[in-house]
Amino acid sequence: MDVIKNKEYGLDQEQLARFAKAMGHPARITILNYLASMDSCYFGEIHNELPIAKATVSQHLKELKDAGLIQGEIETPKVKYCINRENWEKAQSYFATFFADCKPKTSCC
Amino acid sequence: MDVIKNKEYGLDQEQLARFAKAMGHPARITILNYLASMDSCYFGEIHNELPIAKATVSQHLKELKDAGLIQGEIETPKVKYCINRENWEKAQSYFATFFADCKPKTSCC
DNA sequence: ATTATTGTTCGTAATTTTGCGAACTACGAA
DNA sequence: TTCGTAGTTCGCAAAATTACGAACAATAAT
Repeated sequence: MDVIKNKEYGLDQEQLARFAKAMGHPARITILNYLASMDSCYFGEIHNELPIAKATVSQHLKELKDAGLIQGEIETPKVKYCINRENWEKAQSYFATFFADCKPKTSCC
Repeated sequence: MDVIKNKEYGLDQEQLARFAKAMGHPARITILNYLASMDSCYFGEIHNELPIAKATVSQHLKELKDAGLIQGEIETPKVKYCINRENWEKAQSYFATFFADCKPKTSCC
């Protein structure tokens, strides 16, 4: 009988990859660093930190929001962005576990 | 005098983004998990874990190698891949620092 | 010499990402 | 009402990513 190979990836792997992918651009890392450490987090301030057009900044923010790492709220006429604490901690835990699970002493390396 | 805005991203941000980008695909996370925890790490074994063609596996391995997270050595007629321990720890430290630097209590969120 | 095994590389296609300017929305002020 | 401010969305282009099969290279076995 043929071995039926699971053609999917695990949910944890998908989730970790999703977080990693969102962090996979220097502009988005810069945004996250900024939001993680600054008092002010309006779109304009973020835009000022970055060497790219506002349309592009908006896109990057959207990707971070879609990945769950940040959230935004309208504070007319501005838009305030923040770290999504819950998912931030989830991401932190995913990465920590990922790196902790490396047991190179017992492996082939 | 005009304020000259730095049009580049920081080296740390570039490096972290590079690591994150390399981890930004479930196949590559699966590969890293596998290499991090298994005794065997030949190409064929890796390929067996994944639902994709060998050419694609080879490409993913190349990306991980380019990012510095793994290394490969020929063990004719097979190819053995391993975690690059040095850079793995570097990545671990980058991610840990990144997440640790979030101080949401004092920020706008 | 031919064949089989193990991976890599090539060529190609489809999709996604990145980036920009222009147009647009929403709101408050003049 | 018209204008200015703050961002988002649209439309587009260029580049990168993902994926595959076919062809290739390198070695070992027959």
